[in-house]
Parts: sequence; structure tokens; C-alpha cells
Amino acid sequence: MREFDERDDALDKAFLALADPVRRRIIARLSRGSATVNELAEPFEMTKQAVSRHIQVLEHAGLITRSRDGQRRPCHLAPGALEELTAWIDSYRLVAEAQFRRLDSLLDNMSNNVQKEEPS
Amino acid sequence: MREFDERDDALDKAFLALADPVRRRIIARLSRGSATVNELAEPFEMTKQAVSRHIQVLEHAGLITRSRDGQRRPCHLAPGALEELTAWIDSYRLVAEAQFRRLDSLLDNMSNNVQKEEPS
DNA sequence: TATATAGTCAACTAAATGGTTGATAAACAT
DNA sequence: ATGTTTATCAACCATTTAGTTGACTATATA
Repeated sequence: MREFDERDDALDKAFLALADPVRRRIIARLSRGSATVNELAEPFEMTKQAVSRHIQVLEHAGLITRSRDGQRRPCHLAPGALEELTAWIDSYRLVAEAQFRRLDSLLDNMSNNVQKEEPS
Repeated sequence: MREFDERDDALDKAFLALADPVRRRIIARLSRGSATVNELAEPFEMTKQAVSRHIQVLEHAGLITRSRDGQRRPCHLAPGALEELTAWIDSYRLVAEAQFRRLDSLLDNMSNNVQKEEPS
């Protein structure tokens, strides 16, 4: 009954948010502690409005949260959000690694069989 | 002398590639073993050309590789590619967690000080 | 040779992204 | 009350993305 899968949508937004060097640098900066929009915008050769929208993308992706401090709107890394992404990646990474190991032992068996069959 | 940072570009492409449910399902499928374009396209209500381009996006992002088997072009998960993404995420995740722990102990100290100053 | 199968290329359209400038809101400071 | 700082909203433009259809290449097969 739902137009789209909510988990898909959450992953879409999170991965898309990270698919931009500006937004990744913002994440990197916030990993060392909270910061305001002006502080986050300062290193970039781009208008503050543009950075403000990058921040909104990160916020809607659930990667950061914001609070209110007078006229400031400090940004904080959302605890747990990055874990969800690594969890998704790792789930398939581990399956693939198991698959590779299975292939390795299959090749081992084949070469063993060759050795066994060779003498015949 | 370079237009853009190569590492940035690689991360851009990889995260962008994962920011799509179709491409994530392709990755999920390939984690269980190689598959041809037709096999990958079959579950989707979309032309084979569209899926073919999704596959190219994954390939240019370095997430999958392709080989030749007659008229088939089997796709395989690129070993090690997913690790690089978790490595990027984890590097900041761990910094952030250390930061949270530091904040926790700071708050602990403050509440201890309050307790000590209370009696005065 | 002809024909089917696997896959890509090219051109087109609709929608989303990423940036700009200019106006505005909200909290502070004088 | 007026002005300053912090940040967002709105309109606009250029570029990219994601899908379509139709033509095409290349390999396999009758």
C-alpha cells in the first residue's frame, strides 16, 4: 500500500548525501564536534545559502541533527546514522567474502582432483 | 594541476552508485555470485537498456567488474570495493564516538564538581 | 547464409541537483 | 526603535540523471 519502501528511501537519501565532497567534508568536520552554519560554510568557496542547503540534505538524510542556541542553529552528527550505512554495506560484503571463500575451496578441491586423476 | 581530487571522485561515484534501490539490489544479487545482464535485469519492471546503464554506473564506480563469456558479459562484485566505503565511514564514525565518550566524561566531571561545590 | 540471442549506443524527454542572487525572518545589540 | 548577525526561502539557470524507443554490434546456431 506504500508507494516506496521506507528503508530504500532512507538508504537512498543517506548514500546520496554522502555522494558529494562538500557534504563529506561537513560530516568530517562534525565528527570532531558540533558547528554552526557559518562555521561549516567558512572553508568553502561558495555562498552560505548553498552550504545551508547541503546541510539540509544531510539533515533530511538523518545523518545530522540541529538544535537552537539563540540565533545559531548548531549542527551535530546524528549518533547511529553512520552505523546503519556500514551495516548495509557489511551485510553484502560478508556474503560476498563467504562466497569467495567457497570458491577458493572449490578451486582447491578441483586442483586436488586433478592431482588425483593425473596418475590414472 | 588536477581539476578535482581523485579520491573525492572515487567516493562520489561509489556513494552515488549506491544511492539507488535498483543498483543496491544488483549489488545484493552479485554478492551471492556472478550474473549476466539479462539475469540482473529480469526482476525489474524496466527495459534491459536501463538496467545495462545501472550496471555501467556500478562498473565506473569500481563496485563491480565484468568479464567476457561468448556473447555474455558476466558481472562480478569487485572484491575490496565495499571495504573502502566502510573504511571512509568508519574513520569518521570512530572519531565521533571518541568525541561522544569525551563529552560523557566531561559531563561526569561536571556533575562531580557540582557535588563537591554543593556543600560550600 | 540467415536468424536468433546478448548487450550496447544514440537521441529524446522529464525530473532532480547544485549553484547563483535577492528578499525575508528571527534573535541579538545599541 | 534601529541596525547587525545568523540563517532560510524563493526564483532562476545549467547540468546531470533516469527512463523510454529504435538502431546497432557481436557472438552463437540452424
